[in-house]
Amino acid sequence: MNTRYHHGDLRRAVLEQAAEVIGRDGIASLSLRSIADDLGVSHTAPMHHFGSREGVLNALAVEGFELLQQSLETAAPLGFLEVGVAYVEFAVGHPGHFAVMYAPDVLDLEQPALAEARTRTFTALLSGASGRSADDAVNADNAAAAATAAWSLVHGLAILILSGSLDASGLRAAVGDGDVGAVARRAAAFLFVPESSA
Amino acid sequence: MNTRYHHGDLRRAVLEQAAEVIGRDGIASLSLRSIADDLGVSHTAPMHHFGSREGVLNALAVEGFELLQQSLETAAPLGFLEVGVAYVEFAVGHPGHFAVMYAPDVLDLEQPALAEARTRTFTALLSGASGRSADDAVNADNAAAAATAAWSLVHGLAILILSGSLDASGLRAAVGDGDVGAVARRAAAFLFVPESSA
DNA sequence: TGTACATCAGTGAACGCGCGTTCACTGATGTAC
DNA sequence: TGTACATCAGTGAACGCGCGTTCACTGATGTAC
Repeated sequence: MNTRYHHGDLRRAVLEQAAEVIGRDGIASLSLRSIADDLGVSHTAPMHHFGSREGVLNALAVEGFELLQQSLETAAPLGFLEVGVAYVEFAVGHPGHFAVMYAPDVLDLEQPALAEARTRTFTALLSGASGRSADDAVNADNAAAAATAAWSLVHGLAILILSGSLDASGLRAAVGDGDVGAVARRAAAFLFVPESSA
Repeated sequence: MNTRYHHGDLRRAVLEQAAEVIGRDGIASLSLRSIADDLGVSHTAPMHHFGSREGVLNALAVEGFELLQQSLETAAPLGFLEVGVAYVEFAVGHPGHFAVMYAPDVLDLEQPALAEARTRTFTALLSGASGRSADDAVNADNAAAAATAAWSLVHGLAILILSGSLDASGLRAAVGDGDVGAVARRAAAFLFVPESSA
């Protein structure tokens, strides 16, 4: 299982380094050769594990969806709002994974492992939101619109933070000096859901 | 003004082609050489106008911010909700511009023209949202949180549509068969702002 | 415990490619007189 | 109207670079007997 070969666990090391590079410099800056260099390994070693550059990106996306899913499921018992907060915290805490997960240009969505991980995660995310609205006996159509609003809000907030736009606009400072979770909680409070209020 | 040299207006043509390529294949796929090829011009001609690849991306971002600002200002008299709808429609209608505008990795934000265009657009966007809340005599802190929620919602919705995630999740179909504006209107209706209701 | 063999991780040379950028240039347009 | 000159758009050869990928390989680990 954790039998060590020459490096130890090169597969893991490549994924971690790739996530770091992408989080810092963006997907375009990812190069298998520079990652191999960083890890002190020959420049073809990463290919041995992933087959291609796209293979690394796919694997990173799969890992990202699984991590997000776990995070959402852990937050689910705490309620609707905390699932949203967990979403934003995941994105800000794993910027490299998050970038790849929503970059269809660089992924092979035909790949079953990726398609399934993505579907499972979306299902986990939306079961919270639509479950909530179903409790309210609103119709399915309305529940979908509510879920869309909630997902959009947390996704957008994550990206506005990650892209520096919220800081640049002055809003981040204006909304109070809390951490990411606090900002997410305050913003999500403006979602209209019957039994919660402003 | 519209004096024609050899090509006509190569600067414009390059920007349009770049927006199209980026909208289709992503920023990483943008190459000055392939754009020059597409336009039937020597591969160094684009550099003559923009100085570098980054110059093209900066120019595209500036243009994007200006277009978005105009769009938001046109919608402003129609009210808060329609500004949000205009934001989403801009993003979906100009995916190439939108991608570049929120990709700090590839821009030179020190460039005054870009920094100013960005600031002006953010100001135009937020004046609607915070003006609204100010009417309600809520404190500034709360107004900022409301603006953050509104911006996040429309930004997130735009990206979930553009990345194909809304379709993949099934929500796009579940929310009704409307166009982008209709989806945006339905989602934004879940924002809690005192005098509107669900 | 020891030997033979299979499996798998990682190596390193070589490939061809597309890229951004440089540079000196050509040729068309605009302007001064 | 005509000439001389400046300005500017676009050309094309050449550069060096980093890249993903291929390939035959070496060497370490695990397994069968």
